[in-house]
Amino acid sequence: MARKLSTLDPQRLDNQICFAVYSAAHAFNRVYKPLLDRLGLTYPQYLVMLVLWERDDVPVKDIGERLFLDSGTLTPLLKRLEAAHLVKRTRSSEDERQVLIALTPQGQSLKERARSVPQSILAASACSVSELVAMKDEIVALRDRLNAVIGE
Amino acid sequence: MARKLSTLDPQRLDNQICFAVYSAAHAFNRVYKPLLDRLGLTYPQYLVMLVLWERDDVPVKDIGERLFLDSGTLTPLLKRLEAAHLVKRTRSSEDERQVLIALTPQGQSLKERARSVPQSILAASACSVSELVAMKDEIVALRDRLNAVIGE
DNA sequence: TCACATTTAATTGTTCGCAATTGAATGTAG
DNA sequence: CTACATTCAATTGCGAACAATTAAATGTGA
Repeated sequence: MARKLSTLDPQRLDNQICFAVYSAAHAFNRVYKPLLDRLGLTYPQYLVMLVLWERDDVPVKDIGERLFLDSGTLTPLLKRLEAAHLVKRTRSSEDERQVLIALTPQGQSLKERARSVPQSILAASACSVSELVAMKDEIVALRDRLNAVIGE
Repeated sequence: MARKLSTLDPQRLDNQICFAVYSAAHAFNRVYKPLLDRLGLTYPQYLVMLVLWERDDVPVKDIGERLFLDSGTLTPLLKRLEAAHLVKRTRSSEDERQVLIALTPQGQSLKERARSVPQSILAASACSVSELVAMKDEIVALRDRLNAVIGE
């Protein structure tokens, strides 16, 4: 019996989409790093700021649902953003279990300084916007199918 | 002047391919977790094993180039695989700077037990093989363009 | 009202991931 | 052969990421 051709071997690293996604995520991170360094943000912190620039004064849980992250990741991250004077953390008075995250004026104004980031990423992608949008939609659809499986 | 529609706003989270990739990587990780738990591996450890199952007795640097990881990540990870009796680390006698990573018999035989993993991932992806291969190729091409930019 | 479950953040401990540095081995130019 | 640079792995320090647990607040059923 002939051995499986390596280009079809499902156990081969280069045939696995998960490694493609994993390594692409790291490549994005490395492209973002010098851009975000100037803003004093890490990439996950930048994601949190993107969420807050869309809507402010939201509980930690909402940010977590948006980014698929839990309090174990977000609590220390938000404390660092607070230490950097970009957000304020306050217990909700209606529901004392919740901690509401609000932008400070510095946090608000950082949005302007971050405006050029997406274009830089687009340039580094060396790819048309329409192609990127199509890929993004496919990847999001795949992610959502995977997340559906996790919830059984 | 009209404000940009949010579906076109490049600063909007859901319009960013990097977040799609980032969140898909985490979704994959969560799907892999129960499968790899049974093998006693984390996902990055599984990637290292995939590399070693293809070719054995290679220096740390080769594994790093394959997975885009450096010694700061790999050294402790490989020590954990050694502690789990899956690999052996030995200084090369030809070049004493290199540490060669070889599979133990347990490390070799784990490949059989891991054979079903890719099918489980395929099932969770809820997607045809040809679609996945096409997506993988696109993502790899994007990753390689990003990595090309990093190297200036 | 009282007991119990649920929700929400925080905490603890382990593992990645990377920048920066170190130290030893090797390569190279003069 | 002697300086000097380069390569390679290890180390240190910091910031994610997540499982598991904790504690407080809230919701619910009897």
